[in-house]
Amino acid sequence: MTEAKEAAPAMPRLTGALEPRASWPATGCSLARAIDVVSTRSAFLLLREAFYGTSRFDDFATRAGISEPVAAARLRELVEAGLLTRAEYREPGQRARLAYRLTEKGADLFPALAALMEWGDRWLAEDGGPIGLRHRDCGEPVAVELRCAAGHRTSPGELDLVHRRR
Amino acid sequence: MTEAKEAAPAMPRLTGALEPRASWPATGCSLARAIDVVSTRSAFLLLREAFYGTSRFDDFATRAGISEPVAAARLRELVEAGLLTRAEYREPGQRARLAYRLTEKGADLFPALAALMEWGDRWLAEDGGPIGLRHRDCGEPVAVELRCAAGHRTSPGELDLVHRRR
DNA sequence: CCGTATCCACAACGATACTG
DNA sequence: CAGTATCGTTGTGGATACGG
Repeated sequence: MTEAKEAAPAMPRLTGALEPRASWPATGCSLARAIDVVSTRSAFLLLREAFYGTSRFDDFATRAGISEPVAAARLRELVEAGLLTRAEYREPGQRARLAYRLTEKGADLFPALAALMEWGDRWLAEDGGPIGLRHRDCGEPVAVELRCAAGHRTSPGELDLVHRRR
Repeated sequence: MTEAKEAAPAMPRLTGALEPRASWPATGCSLARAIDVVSTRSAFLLLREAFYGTSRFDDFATRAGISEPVAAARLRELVEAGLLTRAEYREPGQRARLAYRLTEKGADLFPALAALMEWGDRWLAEDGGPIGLRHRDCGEPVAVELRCAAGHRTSPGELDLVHRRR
């Protein structure tokens, strides 16, 4: 575990191409919108489980460590938001089962969760964290990176924020 | 804006090297720990402002669009958690001012916020979102990627989850 | 197995007013 | 400018019990 530094030695900061701007209406910010969809701890935990391959209601509640009512409410919201689908799932000779699966929209959230997990591994875990990601083809560990379209790896300090016009 | 698909066409899923495992104690999961630090909407919004370069209390409250009491509470927690520092900041001939600055720990959260923003741009914005990231050196747009140590770009479906042993 | 119903506790937040 | 104090509302979530 790395201790929090009281005084930052290096301080990456974004130098903006943004005007001295007054305020960010929350409605226009994609980060705010994203947070409105997955605002709660339980939503994050359920999505984590979905990525781990969990598909049944009971498993979601048990493995995420949340109560059934909360699991039910959150799963419904995630389905309504289009991150999960409820599919009925009948094997021959078996009764029907329900399976919650990630949609493309939900699956696309993976880099964000991976980035959060990586940060937790680095700053909050004593031992680097319990779970690692590996590239199946080559066995190498996988990390989240910021890259520009030209392929350069970038740090926050090398970035400009720009307003998009259309 | 891309509409949520009811039935997922392609479904990236992590195939685990994890045993059929019973449950994830929330205490050991780095994602859960990370969420416990930045659980709330206001914390995310304040961090966004910090990355945008905001440093003064009033600006944080106004630009994040949250009330002063909430801003005060959240800023205090973020300082306690080691993501921000309160530095006193005196220019010659001026009275002292306070400045909240990101620590290294806080700055390291940037990829996670960028990933969330990118997801919001893709799935929740009509027009690709209001803010873009550019590499200052080459002007190319910047995106979050999952890469293995060998340099391969990977998708969630190509990943294995592994338990770390030490 | 897959939830819902009910109740309660507490956290998060906005609004307003006030202080150094 | 940089907060604190207080109040009321809503959201989040655990516990328990119950139904398809």
